[in-house]
Amino acid sequence: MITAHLRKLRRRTHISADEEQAIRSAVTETRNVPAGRLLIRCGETLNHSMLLIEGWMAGVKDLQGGSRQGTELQLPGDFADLQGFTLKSLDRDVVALTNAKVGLVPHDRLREVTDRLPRLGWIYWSMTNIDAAITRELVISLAQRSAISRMAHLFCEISYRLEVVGGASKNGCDFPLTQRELSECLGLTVVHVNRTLQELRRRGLVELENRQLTIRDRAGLEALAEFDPSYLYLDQHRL
Amino acid sequence: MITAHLRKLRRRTHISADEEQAIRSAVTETRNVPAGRLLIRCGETLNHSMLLIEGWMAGVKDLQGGSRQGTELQLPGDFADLQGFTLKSLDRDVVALTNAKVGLVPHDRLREVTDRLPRLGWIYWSMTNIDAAITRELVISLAQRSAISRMAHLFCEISYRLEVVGGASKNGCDFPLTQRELSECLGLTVVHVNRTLQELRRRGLVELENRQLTIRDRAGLEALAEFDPSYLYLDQHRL
DNA sequence: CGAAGCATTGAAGTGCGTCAACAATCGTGG
DNA sequence: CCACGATTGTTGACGCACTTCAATGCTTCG
Repeated sequence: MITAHLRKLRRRTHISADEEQAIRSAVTETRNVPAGRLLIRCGETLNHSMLLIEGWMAGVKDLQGGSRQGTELQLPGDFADLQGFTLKSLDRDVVALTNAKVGLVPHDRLREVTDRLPRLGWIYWSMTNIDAAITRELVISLAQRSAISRMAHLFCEISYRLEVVGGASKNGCDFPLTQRELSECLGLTVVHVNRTLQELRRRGLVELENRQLTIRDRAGLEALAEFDPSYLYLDQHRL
Repeated sequence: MITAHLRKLRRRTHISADEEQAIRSAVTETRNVPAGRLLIRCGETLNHSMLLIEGWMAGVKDLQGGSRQGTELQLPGDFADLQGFTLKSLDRDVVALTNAKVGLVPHDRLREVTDRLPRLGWIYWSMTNIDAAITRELVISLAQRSAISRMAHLFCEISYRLEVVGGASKNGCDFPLTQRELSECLGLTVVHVNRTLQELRRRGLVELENRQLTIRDRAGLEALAEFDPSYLYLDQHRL
């Protein structure tokens, strides 16, 4: 049920059987949510966190003027709102991008777990710091990379992150976002996303059809994106 | 010495005398650093964190091609690299923007403190989450706001953050950045920063000279920026 | 006093946005 | 199972916010 989450953690550090059991016990309930559902509203008081088990979700901010910007993408195994564990509310909405299955983790339950096993608190603190590193990399993309390089970077990041949880093969992965959603992640217009996607295909780097991403030339894609995965802290076995 | 830091914490929650003493004791050494100094190199192994006492610093990423992007600004009272406490390295450099005074906090010392007073660990976890919220707001600025609105937003944010630590008056604050550094924070060219600054002045919103920011029309500035300070979690007394 | 960095201005170029139309696909109810 | 509206994807023409390049004056500080 939460195997993706455990894979994500174990990619960074050792998790004992005791710790695994504690994590499992913190999930009190799982829930299926349909694509498009608004799961958490910006500012609302939270007393549980949501662990994404299946599907994709995103943190988004809606602006006056109708535009929407994605600030982070959640893939299976990610917590959507670990920030809410300490701050008790989010500064963004969380929406389901696809049909999804989430595990509910009441804060008081999580608190018991991290009190009893402080190392787990430490690990989750680390995870929120990795989330922050991902957001910083998005800052770089938005400020410094061209549309095509930005999109290439997103594809690289997602394939790395999905690979960790077993959701990507060597040459691609599921990619259920519409071009509109992609544009919201990248800070571009739909029109320009469409053209940029065509250019990536024309260059023989990726193909994207039927909600399936195929990476035809990974080296070329990573070069275009200037992708350096170290910000994902994937090979960190010393937490 | 660390009064700015304590003001920052106390703006969000209660800090007992015992906790204050523990924080003070964690700072083993203070150090003066000159403007421009590279303090932490991306990826290097860290065994202490740096608390900014006086001056401004920034987290920056240098890109191939020579451009540099600021990912966060540290003001007095901020930790520059609390992320390093859990992850043991940063995904960005940290540089001093002005002459600065920093307090060194060895990680094992900080670890002792948070072990003995877990509530402090909780509070610092919250602080890293607030840092992440600030970075997310930067994402919004870069992706969705025009140059002038983006700059207005930065001025609003800084005046709020400085006000918390006693570094801002009602109509302005110190602002020691050059236009080049400002351009690196905003993801703009120096030329455009210059013109945008003139436009802000022409509209009677702010003035910036002699490293001094004067806010002539705060309501107008905040309206232009669509500034909403809730992402700073300033009125959170329930941590 | 000279050099190096910083601020300012103008002219010209471009990457991406905006607007508008249409085609393809999906989902739903009849 | 088909009909039909809604969503998604695609294309073209045009505009503009910001960049780029280049030059010049202004500080600052050894």
